[in-house]
Amino acid sequence: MRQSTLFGRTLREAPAEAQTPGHRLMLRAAIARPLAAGFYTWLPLGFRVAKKVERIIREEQDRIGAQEMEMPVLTPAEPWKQTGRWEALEPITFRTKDHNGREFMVSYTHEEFVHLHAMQEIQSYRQMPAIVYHFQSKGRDETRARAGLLRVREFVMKDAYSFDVDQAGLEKSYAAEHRAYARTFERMGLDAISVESDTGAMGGDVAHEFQVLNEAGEDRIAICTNCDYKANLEKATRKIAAKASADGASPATPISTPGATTIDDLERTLRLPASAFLKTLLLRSKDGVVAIVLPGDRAANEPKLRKLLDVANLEFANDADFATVGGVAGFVGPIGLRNARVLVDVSVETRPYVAGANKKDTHLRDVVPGRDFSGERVDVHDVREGDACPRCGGKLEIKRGIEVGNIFAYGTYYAKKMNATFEAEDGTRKPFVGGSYGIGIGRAVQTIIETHHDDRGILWPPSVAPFDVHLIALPVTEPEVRTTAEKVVAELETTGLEVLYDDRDESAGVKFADADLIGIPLRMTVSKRNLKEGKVEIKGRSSADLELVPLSEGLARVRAIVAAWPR
RNA sequence: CGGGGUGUAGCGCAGUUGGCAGCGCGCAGCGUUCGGGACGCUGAGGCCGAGAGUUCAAGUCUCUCCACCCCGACCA
Repeated sequence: MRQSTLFGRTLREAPAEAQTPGHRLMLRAAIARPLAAGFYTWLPLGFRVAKKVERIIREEQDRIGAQEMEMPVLTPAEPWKQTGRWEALEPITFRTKDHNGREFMVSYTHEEFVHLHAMQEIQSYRQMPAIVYHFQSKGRDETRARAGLLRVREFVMKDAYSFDVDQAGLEKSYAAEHRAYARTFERMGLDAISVESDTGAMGGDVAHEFQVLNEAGEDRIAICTNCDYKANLEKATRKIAAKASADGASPATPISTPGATTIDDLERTLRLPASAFLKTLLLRSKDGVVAIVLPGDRAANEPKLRKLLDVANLEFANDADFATVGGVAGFVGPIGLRNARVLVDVSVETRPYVAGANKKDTHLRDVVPGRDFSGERVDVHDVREGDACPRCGGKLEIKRGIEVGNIFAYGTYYAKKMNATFEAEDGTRKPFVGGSYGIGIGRAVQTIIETHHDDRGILWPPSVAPFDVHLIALPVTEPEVRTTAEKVVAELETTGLEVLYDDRDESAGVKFADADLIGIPLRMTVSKRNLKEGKVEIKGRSSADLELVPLSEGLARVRAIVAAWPR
């Protein structure tokens, strides 16, 4: 490929909107360009990387016996309505109608449709286990696209779906995908860790996310510094040490706290730490008001709450709700609430606290949970840095991560709703037991950049680099240089190597700077200077060392280097 | 969806009390250079995000809308 004809130019400066290092380099190196918020075009360089990422994924899926197919982007409404997702996904999907008014959705994922196909193609238990997958565009009308390719509104995902006869089968398929994912990410140079994740509102038992720890990530991961416990903060828990009981505590007593409506106010007024207080949140659920009791120094975890309350969105109680339960805004406490389901976080210890009195400008001191009020014990708090690991008691640390893949065992959730069954060994009809397994291609590509760059540009892992060799002719106007360079390019290409040939009439500085920016792993320079000695220069992108080799040995040397690369 | 910010040439930006729309990079032509983003000369490139208003006069003031970015919310 001649660089003079390459569609896509490098940028000396990144557009102002690009914030993360990967986003900036992705734009500067002409990997992709935005078309609208959250919609990107792959330029030729980026497209080559995306195809290599896909190739690795394909090889690893094929290795575990998954079969590639392809389902459409636009999907009919009916199956979505059958599973209830037509409505549930309404806010975050793109929809359209055909000329007859039939409704379609730009697919969000393909569980519904792969089940339709499974019903048609799999009649008997003898045909399972089966895993199918495809690479297909997904549409998600995210309210906030961000950080270039990391969160977009249309993207290609590899989604695989397993079908098994029972839970044991599903576990095997799940484990096979888990192993395939580990190999897949390793091959593309991503140091992905598998973390436990929330299964979401769709039920299911087990889910893992593959996270690459990086500051550009939007997920927060709790990681044990002692054992191998790793969990998304949406799900992470902690070990809570048993505390001494509150024997001998005084009875609860009202104290005057005029205007102190927040934990901050109380800390100042009463000169006590946040942990000395109880905070009580009033939320709405389908069945009425729910009171959440937490220690004053602990934040509620919204995903945990949503799952617990089985609601899509958390809603705070309104004025009417306050009246119904007898709460007073700013002075809510667990004692004396009426008509409210009371949930007490497991972080709340059995010891005296200061809590709201449900009376204006008043709190109660020496409120002892269990003695003065009771409620269902739940885990709805945010785990934080330094908390104890739920498995081993070691220290947890919190890191940001980019979710590059997700595997999810949903069991019979879809099959039951869609009545997707097969004939089992005992002659009865049974629902398919399934899982789904996704990897976002664009996100993976940018994550590779986020984690493989220096201050000059990208350092592609060879397995996904857009080209193997960047050949630079200096100066290209010199006939001997040009002739030699083109001969070398032809020879390299004949041996199957992919070469980007910089045949532009540019200064050495421009060419080297572009080569560093684009980040092809091997750079070969054919120059007037070195040609006088009959030599060519070879340099690895990630190394500072130059190698001068005789022209006649250049080809063999490059082939040897490339042969040693992990693929 | 809440809060904040930005829209002026392909990219980065300046534009004062309202008075000729600019700079750097990039781009084109010619010449000089030629191993780390070279230099000179000449030149092209603008509905100043859109609409309405105020004014003799609007990039600049007012209103409405749109787009994009950041934080949060949301997110198989």
